[in-house]
Amino acid sequence: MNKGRRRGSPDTRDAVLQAARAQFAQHGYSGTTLRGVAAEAGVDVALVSYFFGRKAQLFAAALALPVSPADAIDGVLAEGLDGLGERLLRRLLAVWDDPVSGGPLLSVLRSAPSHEESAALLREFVEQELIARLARAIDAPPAQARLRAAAVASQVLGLVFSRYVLRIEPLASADHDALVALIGPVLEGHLSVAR
Amino acid sequence: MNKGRRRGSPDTRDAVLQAARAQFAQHGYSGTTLRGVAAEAGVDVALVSYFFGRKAQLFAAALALPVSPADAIDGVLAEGLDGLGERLLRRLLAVWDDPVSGGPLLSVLRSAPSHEESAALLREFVEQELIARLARAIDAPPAQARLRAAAVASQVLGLVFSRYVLRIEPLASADHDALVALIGPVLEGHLSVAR
DNA sequence: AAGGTTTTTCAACACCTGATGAAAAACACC
DNA sequence: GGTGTTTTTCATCAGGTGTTGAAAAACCTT
Repeated sequence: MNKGRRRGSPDTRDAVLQAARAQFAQHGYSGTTLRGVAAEAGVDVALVSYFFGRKAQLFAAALALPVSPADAIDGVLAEGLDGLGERLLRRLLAVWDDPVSGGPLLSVLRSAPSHEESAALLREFVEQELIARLARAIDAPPAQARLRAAAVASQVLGLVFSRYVLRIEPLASADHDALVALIGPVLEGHLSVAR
Repeated sequence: MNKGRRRGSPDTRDAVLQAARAQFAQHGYSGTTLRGVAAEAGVDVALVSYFFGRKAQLFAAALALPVSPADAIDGVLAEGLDGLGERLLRRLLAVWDDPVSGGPLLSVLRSAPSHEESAALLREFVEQELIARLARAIDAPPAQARLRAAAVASQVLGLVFSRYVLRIEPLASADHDALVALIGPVLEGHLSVAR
């Protein structure tokens, strides 16, 4: 078997995928055009449809992450409650500042406000994977724990939105240590039993 | 003088403007279509162009706020530093939960991620009107003050993004008192001299 | 009622979007 | 070299977009 041309030449297919990642991360779902992706990849428009089918499927392919975010959260949680806020923040910054993982994340965040499917994806992740997990680790009555976990989520969303989407200074060019010193204690306060 | 038909019948013109506000707040700039606005207002497409010209001008008209945000910030700042965080938060929630002022604000926030002009608008407002003003009121070296003010801005952005754009629970349906109790102390911590 | 002015609609334009089908080119295997 | 398979392009479609010009309708003033 294995007849025909080399099975799925990964060169151009991967070029299209990389172009799609860049475009979605920069312009969001609705702002990204198949022709724009094809142009950046240096191929014809029909080729992207040939490889990935409909636009929604291309988006899904561009969103594939190397590591599951839920697992990453579990990993950080497994190390205990001491300094959880700071560790969470450091892990977050590392993931978002790495283009490989940051691109897909930025794509969802950029798409969500004007693309309901992306909004639903992000909303369910934050509510069920992030808030629910954090609330379970917080030593407080359930309602209070969920509120505090939601406070952490909103602070985290605000940081990534300001730094990576809006690129607001001085947040956009601050280094990790400065941000951890600035916001780490806030997360720590929400997550710790005190107050 | 005053010849011709009644000078600018405010009825339909206002209906178009209200429809535009609703559409921009719900779908953002790129997601809003002139035909969608016209449909919601119950008029022909050409009428919205007749009244407001190009789409960008309609957007600008829909963004007109009853009160200048900069003045609102100054008003809160003028009351002193005691409890500034809580007062800021209460004023913010009041403005965003009022459809008249919340609509335009939501329009900008929804449009910014995929519409560069909106992003620039929001970025400059946050950097120059919000962060700069707050930093001036914080008792710390300039660089530190700007960082702390930026932390306030990111927390505030995160809250409105989570509550009004993504509608994340339990933030979306929490009442003002609960949110003030939850996040007020965070802002207070950034703004106060301590730490 | 007549004339002038504004509001409203109809129709069309040039352009861009995602999607598809068929033909052409490039390649692997016999 | 011939054959079958895959990759790539060309051409085209139907639908939606912002925008504009001209005609029709509604209105005010005299």
